[in-house]
Amino acid sequence: MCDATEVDIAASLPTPNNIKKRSVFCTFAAIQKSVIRMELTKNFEPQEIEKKWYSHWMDNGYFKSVPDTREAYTIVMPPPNVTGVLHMGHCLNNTIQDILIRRARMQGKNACWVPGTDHASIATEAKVVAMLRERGITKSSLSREEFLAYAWEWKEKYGGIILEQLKKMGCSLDWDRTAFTMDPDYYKSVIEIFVKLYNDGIIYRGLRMVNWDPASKTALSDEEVIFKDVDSKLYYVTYPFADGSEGGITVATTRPETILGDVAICVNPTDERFLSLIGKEVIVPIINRKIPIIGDEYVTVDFGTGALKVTPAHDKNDNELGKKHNLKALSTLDAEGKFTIVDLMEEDPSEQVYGYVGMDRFVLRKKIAEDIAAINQLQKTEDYKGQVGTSERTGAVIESRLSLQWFMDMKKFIASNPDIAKAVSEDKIKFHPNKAKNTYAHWMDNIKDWCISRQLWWGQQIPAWYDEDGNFVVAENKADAEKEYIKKYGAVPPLRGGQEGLLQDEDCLDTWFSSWLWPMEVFKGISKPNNEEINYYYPTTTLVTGQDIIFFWVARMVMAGYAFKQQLPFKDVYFTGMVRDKQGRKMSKQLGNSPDLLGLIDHYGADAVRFGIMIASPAGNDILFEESALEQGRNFNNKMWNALKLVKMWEGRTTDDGPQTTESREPTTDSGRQTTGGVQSGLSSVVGGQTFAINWFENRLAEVRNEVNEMLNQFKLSEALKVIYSLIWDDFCSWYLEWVKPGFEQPIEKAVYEKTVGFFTSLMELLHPFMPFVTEEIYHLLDERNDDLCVKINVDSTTANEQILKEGTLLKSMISGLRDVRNKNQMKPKEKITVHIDTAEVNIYKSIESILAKQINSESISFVTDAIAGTITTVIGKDKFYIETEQPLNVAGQKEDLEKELQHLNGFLTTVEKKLGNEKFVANAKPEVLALEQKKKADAEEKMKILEESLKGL
RNA sequence: GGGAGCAUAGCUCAGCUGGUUUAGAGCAUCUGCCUUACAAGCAGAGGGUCCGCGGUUCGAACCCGUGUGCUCCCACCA
Repeated sequence: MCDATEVDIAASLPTPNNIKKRSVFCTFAAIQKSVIRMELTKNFEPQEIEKKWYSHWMDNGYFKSVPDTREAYTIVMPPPNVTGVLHMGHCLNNTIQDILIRRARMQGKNACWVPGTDHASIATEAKVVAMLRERGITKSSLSREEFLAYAWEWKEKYGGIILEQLKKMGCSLDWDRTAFTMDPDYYKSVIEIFVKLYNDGIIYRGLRMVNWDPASKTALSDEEVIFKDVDSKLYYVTYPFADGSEGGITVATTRPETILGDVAICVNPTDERFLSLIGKEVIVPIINRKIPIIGDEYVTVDFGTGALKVTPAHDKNDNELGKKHNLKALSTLDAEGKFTIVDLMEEDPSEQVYGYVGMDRFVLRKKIAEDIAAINQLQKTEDYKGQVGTSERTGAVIESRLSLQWFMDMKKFIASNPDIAKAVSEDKIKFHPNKAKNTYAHWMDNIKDWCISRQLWWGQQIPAWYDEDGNFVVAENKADAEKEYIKKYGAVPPLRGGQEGLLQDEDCLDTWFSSWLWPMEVFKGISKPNNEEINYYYPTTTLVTGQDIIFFWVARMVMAGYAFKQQLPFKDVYFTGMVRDKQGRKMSKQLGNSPDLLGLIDHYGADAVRFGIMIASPAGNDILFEESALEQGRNFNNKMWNALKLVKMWEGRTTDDGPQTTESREPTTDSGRQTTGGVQSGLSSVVGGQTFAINWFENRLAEVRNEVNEMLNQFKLSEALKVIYSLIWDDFCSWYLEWVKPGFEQPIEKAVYEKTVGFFTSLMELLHPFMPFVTEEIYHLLDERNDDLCVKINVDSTTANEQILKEGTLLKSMISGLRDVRNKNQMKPKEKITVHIDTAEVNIYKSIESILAKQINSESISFVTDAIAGTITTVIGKDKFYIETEQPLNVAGQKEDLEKELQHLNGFLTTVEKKLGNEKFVANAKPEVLALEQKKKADAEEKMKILEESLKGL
């Protein structure tokens, strides 16, 4: 590559390798420099450049972190599902993390960002099952080992996809640390924690009503159930009295399919309508079971008919009622939500009941309603809007089902470590935005037991071992279990017909029971406690995640952190909002409104996508995704690219000459007409103008640098990006570059050129965490470098000089004001004008007049003390401007403008005077406020005087 | 049903402890420009009952009350 004889242009474009070698091969570098200058493309072309820099960063190990003496800045990536594909949510989330981690790296901290994936038991198992089904294999035909072999095969094949996609976005993750929640050590840690909590009496096994997902045939935690509004029907079903007396009792139910499991009718004992019926018996339709009418205050008098059917096997509240009143629970639905007759066998069910066996619950609902109608026991149906729980993963309607599961006693667990409850409320862990604290506190206060067992194979298998009779012990492995068994039951476990005595629980643990250890175990904090890494990186610095997993994950990591490491897991939590489409709808597969992220990166470039997603996404707010934001990002790339082209054009044209004459820089100016009398001669020093421009921009840069730092410290990322965007586009490109730009094909002073390159470099530094690729590229094209922007340490910021900033603002407002006058008077851009200024502060103008002249295309500026007849008159600030033009004068229009301004000031003055005339204000307001109001008054009066004078002169 | 939050330009949002020139930005819109880095651009402009009402205050977009409209969280009135 470094063979200088082969300067084939395409091949000579800088690559990481040749850039590094430039300083060694000077001649080659010189040749290449000229090639670069010639070859900058019209627009920024991200694709190749992104690939080039990502591999360069990787080759140099910039993302790699090992403990050292520096301060650590640690982020653990919320592990996406191992089978997941990158979507807009990941894009937002990981862009934010990358911004934080890149900034930390450039602040000289030891930045460590850990990637990884989550085994996601339900989601992954569902995918593997679907894949097997396509191959004609059913899960039930496989042994656990066979199934897991298929699952691992799937994981190895598709597991890394999402991580590869993150590289395209420029994410600076330490890939050597890539973790997985089922890595051997991780797996072991999860088991160890389970055993510990069991021994502490926090984990227990029990028969409880659980949320059952009939699609994946597993129990779920409360957090995994999502309630959705549905249109359903209320069926009014009459249960005749068992004693044969006339009539019966009518209940309203949304679930007639559970009628065959009814064991009682319940009414409110305060309800006079039913008071006399309590204790009587009624007959369950179709199955003809006699059930009692009971009384309980749980029943709402004015809902439905005021009578409730009690089905303890299929409803949480009914189950409570059942326990209270000693009722049997008769299950009529199996694990798949199909009708089962097992519990009804004693009742010698009819053929009709047998006919329901195997029928799906929703089919059965209609069928039973029809059958009840056929015997005239269905009074009516009415439409009803209700809510129904669905599985977060499969979307299936959840059944409440009585089931033997493993639970964690959360109240007891939290009580065991008082720090857990205080961490967030006392701001030891800060939430951004702060309002998430409320949600968190509310959940913690109302916490319920956590169902941690899942009827799945893909996950950490529950370390409980059972003998033939269902006696069990909990231990980390089988050998320990056998010992434990002997200890507990005083004998070796009896063999099962020649087979081994103890069998392990078939179920596995909730995925979140492993993810809650993530910030610790990615550094082996559980499996190898107190190792160098965990001691250095933990607690991690910032967690970036979605609000939707605040309970699933954030809260549980806090608990785990304090419980197992006696330390908080992270110091700040940045909650991202949800990415929605332009109409504010959630992105979903069904709606098809989820853009193809990789396609967008291909089309706009990763930097543009990062810009687009960050430009309007305050912490915690949902963001409305619009492709136009990406366009804005792409345009921003091009803007910087074009500024680079301009600066590169100057590179070969620098001069060490002293102050240049006006003529040499403004060749078209007629030097003889430079001044037209007045107080000061104009256009004396272009150098003065450039000095001003440099001085101003230096201070402006310092100002913004401080602002950005402040914003980033407060996690106001999108605001920081906006400020940088405006600094580059407006202040640097639109103002500064125009101010120092030499005339066409004119040389530029070396000092000015070098300053400009320095500014551009600083700007790239400031922007780099947000848009890493384009900034790295420009950084290297601007100058020969021995380092890379990616790992460049920021310079300390300085304080900006207020005075020079004010002068810059004044200059800008004069330029804009005079350009407006030009526009309003229909002057052609090429038409040169002569300007006379009546000002009290000629000195200030000295340093800026050459810039002013160039920017408003004035061939001459002079200073006067009297009005000049036959000119366009305008007032900007406190100065009067008289503009000579060949255009016909629009006196009426000028008058109107001045009068409008005067009127505005008049209104303003009135409010100020009103304030100052108010005795109470003068007495109560702070002195500085009072002084300010007085200054406002004086300023307004002065300005009005100037306007009035100008009006008279017209 | 309980709780939290939000309402500022056509859109997306800033606006910190009430006073900083009778409200700011970006996008979009309009007008004029193929000016020599950039038409994916340049220059300029217009655009607001700070959701309604009431109160506190010398002074309110900001504090309090109330109404309206959205959003989110929690809770299985079957």
